[in-house]
Amino acid sequence: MSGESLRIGDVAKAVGTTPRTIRYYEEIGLLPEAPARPSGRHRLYTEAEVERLRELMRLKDLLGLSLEELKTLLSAEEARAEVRAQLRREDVDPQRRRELLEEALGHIDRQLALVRKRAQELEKLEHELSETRKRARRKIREIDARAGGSFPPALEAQP
Amino acid sequence: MSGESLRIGDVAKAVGTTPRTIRYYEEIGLLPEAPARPSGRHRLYTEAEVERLRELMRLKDLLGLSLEELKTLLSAEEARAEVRAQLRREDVDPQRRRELLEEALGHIDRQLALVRKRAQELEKLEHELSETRKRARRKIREIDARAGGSFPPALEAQP
DNA sequence: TGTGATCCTTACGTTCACGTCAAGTTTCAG
DNA sequence: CTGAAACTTGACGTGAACGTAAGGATCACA
Repeated sequence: MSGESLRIGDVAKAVGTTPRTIRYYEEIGLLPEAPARPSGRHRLYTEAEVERLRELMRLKDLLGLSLEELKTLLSAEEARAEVRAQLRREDVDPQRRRELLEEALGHIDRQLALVRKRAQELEKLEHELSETRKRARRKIREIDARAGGSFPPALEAQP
Repeated sequence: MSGESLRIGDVAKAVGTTPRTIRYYEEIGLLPEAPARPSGRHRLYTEAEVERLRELMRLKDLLGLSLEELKTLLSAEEARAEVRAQLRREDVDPQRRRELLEEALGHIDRQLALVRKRAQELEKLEHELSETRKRARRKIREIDARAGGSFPPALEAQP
């Protein structure tokens, strides 16, 4: 009874998109179709699904992935969801539990690898930009020194 | 005479794209059209232009910008290019030099802001992922402890 | 001076990621 | 039990970012 009936419009508002987009993601198999929804009835979502959608769009945006790439990366997530479900049941054979966890770990590692690569590229870019910035500021100071305080020093942001 | 005649195909290969894309970028005003090229003649590029194109595609990719957004962000770059040109001439009035440098600084700062925002978002994502990873590994170790060395510990990457 | 590779312009085609409209159905507040 | 609001499927439309094909011109080199 706690947060079980979000409609597609609510979900869209919550994650900052449109119903059409959500339906489209379902259409291409990026989001699972709620299994027992008789055709024609309204889609209903849980808070967990909203969270998943948020995560998904975040990955898409930050990693610059196409929906197709995202899909392959998230066959991973599907498995992790299954893991979480299994793990909530206490009565699962430890060996099986371990397998599921190992699998999940592999998926997390794949995502981490992508994220770290991107993060490094961005940091490199940031570094280069702030080096360029330093050079520009140095030249400005040189001019100011030579001209003897005739112009106002207007600094803007710290490197 | 040093590196003044790269043709569009060479440039495309150098930056990992196609001639069509380069022409398209020129068409929408993202790349400047070589001013004195009689229609019909081959486009010729310098190494500097190759570098600029690389930088441009890097920004597009890493920041996830549309070509239109990139264009506005790069009205900046155009100015910086003018700055560099002016700065190579020694005979420019220091006041004017200063103005140009201040302007360039502003543009750099705008790019830096975007880059830093993205970098932070990515770092946050990285952090969250590695936390999730830690939890998974902890659970695996718990199982292993309880089961007494019956399964092989297969670690993959360090957090 | 040919000649093959590359390039030119023009124009239409394509893919992705949705937007938009229509006609009907479901849901929920009153 | 209404009725308006939100939803359903289906279909066609759209903008961005190129791809592709045609018909001809230009270039580097022998």
